[in-house]
Amino acid sequence: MLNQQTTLERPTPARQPVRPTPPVASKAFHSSIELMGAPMPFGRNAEIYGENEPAEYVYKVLNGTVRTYKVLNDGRRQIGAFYLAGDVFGLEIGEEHTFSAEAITDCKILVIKRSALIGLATRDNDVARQLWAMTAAELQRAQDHIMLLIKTAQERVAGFLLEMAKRSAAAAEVDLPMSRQDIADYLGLTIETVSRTLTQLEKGAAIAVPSSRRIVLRNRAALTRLNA
Amino acid sequence: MLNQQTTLERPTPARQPVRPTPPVASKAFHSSIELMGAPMPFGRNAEIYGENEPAEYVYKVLNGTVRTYKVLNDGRRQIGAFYLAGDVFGLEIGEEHTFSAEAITDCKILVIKRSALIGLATRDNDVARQLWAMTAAELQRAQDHIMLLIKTAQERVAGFLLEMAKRSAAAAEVDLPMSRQDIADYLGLTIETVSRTLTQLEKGAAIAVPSSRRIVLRNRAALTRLNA
DNA sequence: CGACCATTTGATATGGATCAAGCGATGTGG
DNA sequence: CCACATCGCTTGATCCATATCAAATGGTCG
Repeated sequence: MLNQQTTLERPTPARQPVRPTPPVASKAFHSSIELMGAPMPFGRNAEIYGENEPAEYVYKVLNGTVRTYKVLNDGRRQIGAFYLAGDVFGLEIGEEHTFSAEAITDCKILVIKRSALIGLATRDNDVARQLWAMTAAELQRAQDHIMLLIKTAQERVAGFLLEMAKRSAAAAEVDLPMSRQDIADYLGLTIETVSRTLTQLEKGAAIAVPSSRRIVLRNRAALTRLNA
Repeated sequence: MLNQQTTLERPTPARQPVRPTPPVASKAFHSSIELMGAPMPFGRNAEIYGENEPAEYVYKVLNGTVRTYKVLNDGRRQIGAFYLAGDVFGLEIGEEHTFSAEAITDCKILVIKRSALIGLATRDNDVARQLWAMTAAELQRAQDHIMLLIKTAQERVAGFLLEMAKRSAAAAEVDLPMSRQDIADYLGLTIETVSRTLTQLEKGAAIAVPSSRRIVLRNRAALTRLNA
């Protein structure tokens, strides 16, 4: 698990756009956890931790993108979330990770000992509240995800693009670090449906797709309307 | 699509007998919150709170069943969770409720001032941790819900029955307090599909349906197998 | 008994999955 | 530096699970 680069390491030009830190938690908190962790590199597709493994660490993305996921016994994979630079993931209250985590691109990730964080929380109410707030933010995301999964393919894809746009620096343009398969497994669709839906949105002039990993939001109102 | 809820009265959790919180940190969290709340009755289909309303209270089901839900702008309803006796719901870290809540059956519900709980948490690490743990449990539930929503109709219904069985007293028999519409809106299916799937499971001898609200689990292994 | 729901069952439609092929970029080995 | 294998993505044809539309059944309460 934490054995660093277990990757089969395809040499990938790791060009990561720098993203702003989302307001998940206070500055004071983030600067305090910076001190408690060690930055660590992960190669593309490297496993960061596995489902059911002891949750000894909490992670913060410094750059790159991470996916968390579960695989059903017949092989279907569900991606729980994508984590971009600034996002914290892998925080558990129980003793085990409930998802697996992998680097989507080459990443630099801050690795923090959970016990240190928890210890700090017992002494500092602010930290305790921040931990709670992070779990609550995760909950909010999961609930939004549920709402996404009951929608039509168009609505799911539109919702996904709007979500990614909100998290990116450049608001009108989204640089997707993940493959169509990742998107499909996040949205509960197939790659074919994701691809067709993007084509459809492009034909309807809601978006432009200059390259497969780059999406320009041309008509946000149309996307928002689809977002139901 | 939506069953026309005759939302009856809107019982306002008006004024509570707020006793000054004891300076002594209580070990048993639940017994401490019992003291902070007032039991309150809600009629069938009564609204307990609405989405986006100020989250002034936290709720604990004493008896009866509650559903939380959101409605999309085109009328589709998604049920977030069912809460049975003993369950706590409506706890938010933000200032507003993210779902609406309604009584499914006549209920007795303990209503606790959130500010009192939060205040207690700043003075008592145990309480703070309990609040965090509750949010984490909610998160776990939401993540399980996501995994349910990517499955086939059979798998969803089987999963739902197993979940309800686990939460009920009598393990092999489930007494469903909610309608087919509620189940459908929880599982992201239609009532027709829920009904047909139950019939199918009955024909396959996995369950028996002596009455529409009562389900006997005849072959838990078969259901678990479906649960993927 | 009759009205009203909730639920089941039946017939048909359809959105997205599946199966299959083509295409463009990227890296590789000759 | 080019020919080619590979990979990620798109597009096309068909299928199928579930939705939709419609009607029958059954249970509850006046």
